[in-house]
Amino acid sequence: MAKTSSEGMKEDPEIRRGRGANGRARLEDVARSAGVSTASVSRVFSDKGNVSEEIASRVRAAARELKWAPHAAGRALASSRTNIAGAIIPTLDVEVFARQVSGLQSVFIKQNMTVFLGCSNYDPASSLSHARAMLARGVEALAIAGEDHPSELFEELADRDVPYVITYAYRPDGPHHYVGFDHAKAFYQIVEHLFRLGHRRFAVILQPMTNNSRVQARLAGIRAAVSDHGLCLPDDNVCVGSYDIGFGAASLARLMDRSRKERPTAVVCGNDNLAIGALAGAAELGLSAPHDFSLTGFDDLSISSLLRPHLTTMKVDNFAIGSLAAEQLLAILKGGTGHSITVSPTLMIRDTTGSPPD
Amino acid sequence: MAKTSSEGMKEDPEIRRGRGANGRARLEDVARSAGVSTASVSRVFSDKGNVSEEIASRVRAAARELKWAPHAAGRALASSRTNIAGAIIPTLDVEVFARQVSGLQSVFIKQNMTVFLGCSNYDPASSLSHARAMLARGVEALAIAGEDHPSELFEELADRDVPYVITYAYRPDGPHHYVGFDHAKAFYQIVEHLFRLGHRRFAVILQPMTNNSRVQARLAGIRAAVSDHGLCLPDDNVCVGSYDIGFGAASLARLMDRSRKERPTAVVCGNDNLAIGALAGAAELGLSAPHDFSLTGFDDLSISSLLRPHLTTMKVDNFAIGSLAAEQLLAILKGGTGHSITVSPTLMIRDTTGSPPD
DNA sequence: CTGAAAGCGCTTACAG
DNA sequence: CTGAAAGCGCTTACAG
Repeated sequence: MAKTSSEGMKEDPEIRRGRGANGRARLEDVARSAGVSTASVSRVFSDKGNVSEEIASRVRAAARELKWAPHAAGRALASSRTNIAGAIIPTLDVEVFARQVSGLQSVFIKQNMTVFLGCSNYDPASSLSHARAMLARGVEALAIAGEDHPSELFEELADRDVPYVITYAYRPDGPHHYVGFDHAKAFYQIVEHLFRLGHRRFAVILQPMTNNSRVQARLAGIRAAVSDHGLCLPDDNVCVGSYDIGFGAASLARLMDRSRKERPTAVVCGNDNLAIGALAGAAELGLSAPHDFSLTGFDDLSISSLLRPHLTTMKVDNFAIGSLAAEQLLAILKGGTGHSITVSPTLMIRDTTGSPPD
Repeated sequence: MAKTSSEGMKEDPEIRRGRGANGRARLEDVARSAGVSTASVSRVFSDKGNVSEEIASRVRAAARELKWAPHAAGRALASSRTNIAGAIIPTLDVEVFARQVSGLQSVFIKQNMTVFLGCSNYDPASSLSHARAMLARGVEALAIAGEDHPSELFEELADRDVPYVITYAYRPDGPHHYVGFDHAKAFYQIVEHLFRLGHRRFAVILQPMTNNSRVQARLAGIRAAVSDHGLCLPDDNVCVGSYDIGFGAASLARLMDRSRKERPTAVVCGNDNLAIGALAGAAELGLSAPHDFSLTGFDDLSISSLLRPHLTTMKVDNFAIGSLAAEQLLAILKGGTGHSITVSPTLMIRDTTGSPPD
């Protein structure tokens, strides 16, 4: 104890002289204070393991006393590693994407990677500028939701050799690795389920399709199923609008504003939010599912299984999509080669689907 | 044109020689290719404005040709600015925090700041390690949800002079700047509203209180209101459990499993999620609000105003909390001094509160 | 296992 | 407005 404190007294002025321009201790100060080379300090803090315990503990003590911690920029510049990954999603307001980011984070944090988050609000120009900002700050890998982004984005990633993976998309013949599922097929399955229950008159309530090939694929899947049964989907029965519950309610009201014989008996919604809105809109009209019509959602949000009536919907494990994407990226960073991963949504048949009325 | 291309041909080998160890072009390569000093290239790309248009355009052309973009680590090391901010929240699965991050991002992006995101899952040790990781990577400012974090976290931020602001908290006498609201007061107001409607027997359904002084404050506010009216809140009427809808439903069932005379007439929930669960649980029992009991939520989630019955709840503008926090941080970074900001939740009186039964 | 020294890619006084 | 040069704080061959 006495020794330590006397050392401290002797070295104080020297330490002060040694500090960098901003007054913060540098690795060099730690080295001097511990009486070792800068290389040894660096080795101790990068866990190379090839340092004697004696030196290591002296270095650690000196660092603690000087409140020194490695400075990222210096380290990044010298080692060309930043330990930063990035995620670009449309918005956190959609549970689906928030869950993906959660999953991503949960695995990156274990590997000491910190993650940048960028929200594009479905604007391709914005996703490009987020990507550039992250690139400029040295991201080592990027997870990007969807593939509706400017080609420059992918080109610049390629120029810099930054690995990326597309989440929530599906295009086996596409140029990118993805972790996602077949949106068209999933909606095809939903319609098939309704067919088996006896439905023939379908309607659709969808979120915006602009810059969103996923939603386009969903509609295509619905159309394919309907037409495979020799039927067609009238344009009047396709409502495309905003993401919110209000649009679901308004659309349902519009669809039901006809004679009973002309009404659709099954309403397929592009997501749970719209379906919940449709249910609320129906209630206002005194209609309910599955008595007056059948209704399906998509996503299986946390509330969907608990609201009444329990919503029939398709469950997608977005946390898994996020964590698989992160693992994929980590594997590539370690020298592996990437590949695409297809996950399978599960149809959750609950209370809002049944036989058609009559 | 001809000149440019012939220059290009001449310089190709030279450029190749000039590239850095990783094969990527450096600022120096751009300078050589444009025939100017490195200082000029730097000036062009940091928008200092003090460069002649002639040099600027030559530099930009060279950079484009070499596909060069500034390297963050070099820039950060030389300028001691990283243009990175960070947010630490418990989880993205709670809409409240996701909205805060959205608000934060929306203002940081305008100032060219990229944001790190860390989710602690309500674990103080995890929030500390996120903070350290961000510090090590050079965050310039940090928004942290809540104040239930290890003291080391705040000490290390102070050591490095990194400004931070606490969001969603409220402690006028506390050591930190915050952007939040008075949780106790908000719940006091909720109970007051119920009192005015004639309620006297209260119950509470709350999310976990561990490491969460906000929830503790909420309960304190409820107790204060009840006791200011000379009544008390029986321990049996306080359910504290998990965050999910299921716990809301189960708790409601437990609370109502008594004779009509002993049942609480008003149930105050710690958040909308629990309230929605309670409503669902009530429906299973054939009970409904406000006929059989009154019910309140907190947050005003996007679904809360649309579900039936429309939930009486307290609206908090979390997007604003996030953006105010970011603006605050930006102001401090520009040399201003920080201060705390108190926002006011709004009581949204809707359909689930009314006179007590009988 | 340890150290001296070069170098990572920029910015910024300083001088002109 | 422009340039030569020092320096930001680390890591990493290289030599011992």
